[in-house]
Amino acid sequence: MITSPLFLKFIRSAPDVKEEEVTMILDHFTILQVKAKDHTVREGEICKHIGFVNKGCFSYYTLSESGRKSIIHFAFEDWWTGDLQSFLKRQPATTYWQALEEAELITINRSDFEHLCKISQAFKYLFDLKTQTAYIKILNKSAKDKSETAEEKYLRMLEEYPQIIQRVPHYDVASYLGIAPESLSRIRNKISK
Amino acid sequence: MITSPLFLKFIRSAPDVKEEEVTMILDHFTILQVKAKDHTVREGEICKHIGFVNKGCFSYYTLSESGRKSIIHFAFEDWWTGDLQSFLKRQPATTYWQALEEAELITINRSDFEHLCKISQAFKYLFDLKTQTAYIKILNKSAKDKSETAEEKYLRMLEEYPQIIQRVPHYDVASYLGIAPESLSRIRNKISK
DNA sequence: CGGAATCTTGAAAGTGTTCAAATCAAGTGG
DNA sequence: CCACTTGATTTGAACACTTTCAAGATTCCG
Repeated sequence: MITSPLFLKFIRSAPDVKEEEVTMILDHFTILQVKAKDHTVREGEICKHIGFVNKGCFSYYTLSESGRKSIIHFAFEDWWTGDLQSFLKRQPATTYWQALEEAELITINRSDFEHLCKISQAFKYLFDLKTQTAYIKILNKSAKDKSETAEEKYLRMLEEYPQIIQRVPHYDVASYLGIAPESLSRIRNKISK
Repeated sequence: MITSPLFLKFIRSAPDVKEEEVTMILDHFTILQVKAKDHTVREGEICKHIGFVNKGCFSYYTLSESGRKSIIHFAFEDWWTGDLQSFLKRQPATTYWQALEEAELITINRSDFEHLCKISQAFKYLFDLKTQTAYIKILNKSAKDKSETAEEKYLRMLEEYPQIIQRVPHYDVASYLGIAPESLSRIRNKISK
C-alpha cells in the first residue's frame, strides 16, 4: 500500500474524490526504487510504465544520429516520468529517462493504467489535466526559447526552476539550455560579478 | 448545420461513434468567417472560443516586453485555434492568434464546450487525444530545436510542414524558426544553389 | 592518495545578427 | 496603363555571441 503524502496529496486534488476511490487508485500503483544514473526508459524500447516521482530527480533526453545528447527537461518530485508516446501507443520510445540521483517512483503499467482510467473519473481527470498543463507550459517555453539569448534563458531557468542548478550537473544544464558547457560556465562567471 | 467534410471526418474518427452523437456534436458548433490579418485572440483578453480550421491558416505568437514577435506555430486546415490556457481556465490569454489568409473556423464557446464534454464521450476523447498528440509533437520539436543549426531547422520545417513556406510570409517563417529574416533569405539562397 | 569526472579559461573560428541600402512585388489612383 | 506608394525580400559589411579545441584547475569518490 502506497503511503507517500506527496502522491496522496496529488490524488486528493481531484474534485469530489471519495476516500474509497483514492484507495482504489492507490491499489493500482507500485513503488520502484531507482539507483542514480540508471535508465528507466531507453530509445527503441516500449515504455512499460509511467511513474510519479516521489523522491529524486530525472533527466529526459534524445540522442541525435551523431550521438549528441539533447536534454528536453528534468523531472523532480511531483512530476511524472516515462515516454508518453511510447506508453500510450505501445510504440518504441524516442527518449531516454535517467535518474540523476537515487530515486523512488510510484509506477503503473499500461494495462492497469487503461483499466484505472475506465473505472476512475478522478484519475482520468488528473492525468488529462497534467498533460494539458504540461502542454501549455512547454508552448510558452518554446516561444521564449526562440527569442532569448543564452544568458536570458539561464536567468529564466533560475527563476522558474531554481532546483535545477543545485541538483543537476552543469553539462546537463547546458544541454537543457541548448548551449555548450563552456558557455554556461562563462555566463555564470559573468553574472557572479 | 455544419456540413464541412473535413470536420465530419474529424468527428467520425472517434471510436464507436453513432450518427446521433455526431449530429449532437455538430449542433454545438458555429461557423465563423475571419478576414485575412484579423485577430481572433489577443493577449490579455479571455479566449471565448476555440475553433477548428476548415479553411485558411493562422499564426499564433507572443509579444515580448520589447514588442518583439515570436511565432510559436501555424495552424492550417484540420488544426485547432485558440489560447488553450485562457479558454480552459478563463484566464487572460498570453498569445495572439491571427489569420494569415481569409479563413473559416468551426467554433465552440466555453460553456457549450463544457456541456459537450459531459454529454459526449466521443468529443471528450477526440479533444484529449488532440492535446496529447500536440504535446508529444512539441516535446520532440523542442528537443530538436536545441541541437540544430538554422539551416537544419529550415530543412526540417520543409519536410514536416511544406505548406508553411508556400503560404506564410518569410519574415513570419523566420520568427517561427527563431532567426532573422535576413538569415532565412541567405539560407534559402545557399540551398537553391 | 590517485584517478576520473567535472568545471573553468583562453584563443581562434564559425554562425547568426544588426543596420543600412538596394531591389522586387503588389496594389492604388490618376 | 503608368507612376507612385507601401510592404517584402535580398544583399553587403561590421559586429556580437557562441562554439570548438586545447589545456589547466578543481572536485568527487573509491
